[in-house]
Amino acid sequence: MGRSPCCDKVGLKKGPWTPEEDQKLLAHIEEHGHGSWRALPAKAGLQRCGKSCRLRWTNYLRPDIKRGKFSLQEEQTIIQLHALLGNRWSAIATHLPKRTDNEIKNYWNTHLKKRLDKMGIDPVTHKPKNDALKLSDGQSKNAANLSHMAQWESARLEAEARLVRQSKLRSNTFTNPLNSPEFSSSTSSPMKNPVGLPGPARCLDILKAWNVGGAMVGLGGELESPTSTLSYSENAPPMSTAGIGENSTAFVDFVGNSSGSSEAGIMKEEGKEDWKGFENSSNLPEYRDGIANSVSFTSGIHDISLPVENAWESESLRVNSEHVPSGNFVQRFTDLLLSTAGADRSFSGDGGSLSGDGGGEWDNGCGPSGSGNDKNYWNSILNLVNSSNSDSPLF
DNA sequence: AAACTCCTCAACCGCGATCTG
DNA sequence: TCAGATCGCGGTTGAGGAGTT
Repeated sequence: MGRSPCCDKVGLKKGPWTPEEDQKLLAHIEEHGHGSWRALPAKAGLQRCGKSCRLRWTNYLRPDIKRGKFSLQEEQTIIQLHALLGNRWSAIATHLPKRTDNEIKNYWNTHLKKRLDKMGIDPVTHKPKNDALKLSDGQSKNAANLSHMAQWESARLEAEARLVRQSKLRSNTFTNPLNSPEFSSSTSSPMKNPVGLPGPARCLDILKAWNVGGAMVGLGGELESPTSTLSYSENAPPMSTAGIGENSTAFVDFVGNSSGSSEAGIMKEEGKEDWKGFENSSNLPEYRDGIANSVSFTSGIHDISLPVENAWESESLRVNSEHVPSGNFVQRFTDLLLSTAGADRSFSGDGGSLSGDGGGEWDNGCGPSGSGNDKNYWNSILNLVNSSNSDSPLF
């Protein structure tokens, strides 16, 4: 697989773009779409390589880019998603509408990373730097669990991406034509999805699953060996990806919703419509009972229109509900992860005590009291986890 | 006001994945 | 099946602005 020469052709300009170049690129894309990036510069009359044009468009010229300061909520989202996904900026960007991966990456590197660092949190692992000193208490275990969750989610995402690619190959007739490469290129959809990802990256799927009422219970006790059953469809072969098991006991049918969105690639509101329902719902009690160990996703072939909240509330799903953490861990964890900007989660470096001795009080600014502006995100999680220890099978 | 340092972020680079003939 | 072409991603760089001495 040889690499193609890109910018090493002589005569091609590098460096900052001029307004004239921007104008040419914009005008061309607006009129013709970007089509082949490789061919674009010549067509547009630009002395640039296609790669440079693509970068300029995706990171700067796209009309739907939001520029300027990141909001508190955006910061929170970045940190949370980074904890889950690591440096997968494109995946993170799909959950931050109108922000580019490059911008998020820059913001992380120049602001958030330093902030976490100042707080004594390792920005890579999102664990307290002095974690080693706390091996004896519950925090390290909790942190490890969260880390496992992140690893599990990461593996799941990768498997899911593969799955979706396979799905796309075999189910073109089921997918919205907006998702076709032709459409993507001809409309130069500014935030079109990466090929093969028919919806917004679903790295929050697990959060949704938790949020809808107890999927974590299904994960309960399994975090140490997360095995996602990324179920595909009735005829689909089992995924070969590590971590994908065969015991698909329940399907959360995640329809490739962005294909119908007018803003392909932009995260839809984390709405219930993302969840079309469940398949094999008869298995869900078993699932909730902790036997099943994952949430499974399909790729949009199924369209079981049972609203997820109803699904969870259905009689069958209430079976064995005694296993649901009475402390409402799920809700609070999700509140933390998806909390709105009302909470003042200050990251100012001076308040970052990680003692974690708050007695499980949810006083970090995200919870009911909402006043703890001297707490930090990680402490919030740890407090949450601590407070959930007693009643959750998770930890 | 000049020199220096720090910070930001647009842009580049290189690689892996995917597409295509 | 293979190899070249293309794309997208993540890491890194460096110009220029801001802040400090």
